Amino acid sequence: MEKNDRISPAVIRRLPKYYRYLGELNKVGVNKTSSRELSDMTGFSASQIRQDLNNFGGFGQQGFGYDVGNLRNEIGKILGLDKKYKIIIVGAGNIGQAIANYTGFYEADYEVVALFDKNPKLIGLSIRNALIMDSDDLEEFLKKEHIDIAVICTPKSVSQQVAEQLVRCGIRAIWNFAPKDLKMPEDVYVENVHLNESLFSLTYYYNKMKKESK
Amino acid sequence: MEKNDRISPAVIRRLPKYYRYLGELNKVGVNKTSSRELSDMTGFSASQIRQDLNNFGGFGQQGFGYDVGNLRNEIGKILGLDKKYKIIIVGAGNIGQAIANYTGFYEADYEVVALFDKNPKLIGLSIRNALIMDSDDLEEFLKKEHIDIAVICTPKSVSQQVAEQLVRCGIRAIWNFAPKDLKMPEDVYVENVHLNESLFSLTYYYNKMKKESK
DNA sequence: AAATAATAGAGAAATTTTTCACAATATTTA
DNA sequence: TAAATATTGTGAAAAATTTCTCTATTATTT
Repeated sequence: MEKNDRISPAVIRRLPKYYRYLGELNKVGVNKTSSRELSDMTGFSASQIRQDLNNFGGFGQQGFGYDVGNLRNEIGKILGLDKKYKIIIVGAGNIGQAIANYTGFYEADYEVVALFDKNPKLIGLSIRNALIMDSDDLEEFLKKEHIDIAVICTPKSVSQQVAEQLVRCGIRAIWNFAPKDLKMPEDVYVENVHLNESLFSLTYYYNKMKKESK
Repeated sequence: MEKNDRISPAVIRRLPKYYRYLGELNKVGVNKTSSRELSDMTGFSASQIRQDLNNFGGFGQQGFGYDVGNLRNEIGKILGLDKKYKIIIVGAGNIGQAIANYTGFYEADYEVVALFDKNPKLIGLSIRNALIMDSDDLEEFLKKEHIDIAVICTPKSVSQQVAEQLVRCGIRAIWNFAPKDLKMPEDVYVENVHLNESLFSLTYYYNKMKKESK
């Protein structure tokens, strides 16, 4: 599908945004759009949007624009949103539970299959059809079930060790919420959500703005 | 403090990571480091680290390296972590509660002062000393209390309207967890945590890896 | 004390990313 | 039907970011 094997991460980060806005257009019955219109919605430049899309081939028509449904589909295929994914969450504390309850993934076919925790008070409870299981049963579980994505919501002190266990059991995609960088083999992809780093950046810009407005 | 007024966002995003690793070195009693060592820890190139730090002035000593405690302090000052910040959370659902309970901010002085929600079952409860209050009392609350940062954890359907209300009441920094881009005046800084976009990117790289390993 | 090794700082080069500019093509209007 | 308008795709230019290279400086070793 790709024209080019190596697509810049910056491009990949923008695709989900295009996908979301195309979904919104779709919902309100708009079935034609343009890089100009997408630019107004997303804040990215029209030229950048065209360049981004052209990494994957020409989805538009010169002189006309883009078909909303088609373009959304194509971006979905590029991202892999046309497939199903099974997820487990390791660490059923606040963040783990919040992820399990999160409904913002509805646009695609992700299923949280189970959560794992050491806390006996949590084991046995269910969140939206997903059972919270004993962490000790994690390896056995992974031997039986094919899981695509593991979410790490444990304390940072055990995150590395949990990640290694997951990788030993065949996991190749990790969504890491622990505020620590995981040292992983090359064939494991880790997507970090480092909330403290996000808050620290926010803090920088908040202070910068305050200084400038004085 | 800054040599240069306009620092690239990419640099700012790396600073929290330097700060975290310097904290770790500090904790284990290491008080001297080098761009080389920081490179090994963070994965950024030594040269990039030196360039980054030089945006703000020379914190190291040629031939010697960097003083861990001093450098950490300086980065902390750049980010503004030497000050106190009061936070409110709007939307006390799963994510709002998770943020209120999150202890990963311990490195700095953030205080969650209150949460706001419409749900009568939640109003009156407390999370770590922060009371969940009625959303209807938000404006009055903000008139009385000085709040630095507002966290939006509402459904996306009301996120824009909530943001506008916050801005009317003087809020200038928003940490947005709703999967929607907020249209805000220039003097309001919005830091987005778009979990679905993060998961979609992860999905792309997961599929890419699978293809390549075949 | 001199030589060696390690390291930051900084300008320059290389690379990457974004924007520009325009030809090609489709639609709409006169 | 012809002219005007809108829009993509794309190569080139511009801008931004990262890496390279070297000098100056410090600490360590001989």
